[in-house]
Amino acid sequence: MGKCEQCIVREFSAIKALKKDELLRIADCKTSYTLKKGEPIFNEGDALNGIYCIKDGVCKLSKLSDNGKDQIVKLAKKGELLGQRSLISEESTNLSAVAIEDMQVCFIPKQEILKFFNENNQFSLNMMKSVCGDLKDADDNMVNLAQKTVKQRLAETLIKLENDFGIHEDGSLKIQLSREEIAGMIGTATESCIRLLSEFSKEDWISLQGKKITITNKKELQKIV
Amino acid sequence: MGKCEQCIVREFSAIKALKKDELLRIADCKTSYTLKKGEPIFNEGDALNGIYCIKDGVCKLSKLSDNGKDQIVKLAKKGELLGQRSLISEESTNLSAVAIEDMQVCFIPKQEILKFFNENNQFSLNMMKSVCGDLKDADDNMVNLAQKTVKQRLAETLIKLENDFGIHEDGSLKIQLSREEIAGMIGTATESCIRLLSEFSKEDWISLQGKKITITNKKELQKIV
DNA sequence: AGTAAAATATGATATTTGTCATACTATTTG
DNA sequence: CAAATAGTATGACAAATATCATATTTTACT
Repeated sequence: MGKCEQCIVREFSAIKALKKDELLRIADCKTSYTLKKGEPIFNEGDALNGIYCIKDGVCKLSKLSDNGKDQIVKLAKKGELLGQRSLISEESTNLSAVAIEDMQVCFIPKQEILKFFNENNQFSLNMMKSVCGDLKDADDNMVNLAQKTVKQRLAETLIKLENDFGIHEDGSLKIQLSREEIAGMIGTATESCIRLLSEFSKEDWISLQGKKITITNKKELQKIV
Repeated sequence: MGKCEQCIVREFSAIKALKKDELLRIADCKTSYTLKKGEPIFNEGDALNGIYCIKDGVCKLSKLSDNGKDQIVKLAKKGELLGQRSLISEESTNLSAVAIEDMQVCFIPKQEILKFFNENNQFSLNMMKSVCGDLKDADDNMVNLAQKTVKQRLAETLIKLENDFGIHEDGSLKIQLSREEIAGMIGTATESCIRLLSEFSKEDWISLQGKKITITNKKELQKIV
């Protein structure tokens, strides 16, 4: 069983407020999972009984719409926590979490987290900040979905993916998404998304090879946003 | 200077966790304001130095898009708090708050709230729950904006307005919004919004008299959502 | 009350986006 | 390795929505 002291999640999440003895308690009660790309961590409507720490990999948080399409609300990467909102609100989760890369996650039971809320004020504050960050992103996203064209949203999303996940040595985005997933992020039909990617490619703003996407002219992309 | 003990905000917000002596401290440092319809409480980008309690009235929280249109992210009514996210994130506010009815609000300075975070755990928890509630609403809104038609969003919004704000004796919605504001909520052009309201009216699902809207056939409205 | 300004309404039209059909390509599986 | 399946691509068309123009109504203001 891994110790939590050196875990990457400690660097980036609310967990960083926990002291040595508190970390030991987590290490003692946590469960570790390995997930393959495509596997779910939890599904919309599940009653989670704790939170998940992402030790490695990326997952999509999405919500199924009545029209059968999956809207991606957020991508979560290593260092982040999942299920905070449900835990705090004491509700079933409103989102599904599915691995889009192989992942390693740890599950920490609810009771343990609730104890920290009572003992460690900085932990509570950090958790609040994280939820507030999500709220701000969600508000921004709402405005984009409501007021921008699909083309603008696609350009913006590509730039954001580069910023959030970085690029390989050859310049291509480190994160790989299917066309359907990209469409699910920007809120459009898969065909429309493919069409616009082709268009961007023809304009030489991006280059496409399979799922690999490389931004070749960021300035032009930024101009249309 | 009013006492906070009997204030309506105490019933509905995180404030309810505060004890008598804590309430007295708030009563001592708070500032009360009266606002007329149309007046701003704060603007996007302002560095708030505390939170606002809505004692009476309703305001819209909105964000200006690059295309010049104002997207309404949320309506806040009496009993609710404003500015929690900015306070917790220690950031300028990302939203504007403008009264859409005459309002009474109280301002409580930051330092006081931060003290409560340290002293009163239930207060922190309540505040977290409130932000989590906003996050859930924002996620739901995102999916609607991305995946539903304008017609569906309008129908859903009308029903939500009835549920959240109630109706007068004559059946009309208690909350009055301009066509432009309704358009700003559902994320569409004002003309499209007007056109659809006319259409709903011709179908006898709603009746319109000036800004007054009455839902006359909720079932049919619900059917298209 | 009377005028100016703002909000609402509606038509005509252009643009954006979705849907359906089909072909092509890559990936998985037996 | 071949066949099946899933993912990607593109065209043709339909539907939804925005934009621009203009008329009408309501509201605000001295």
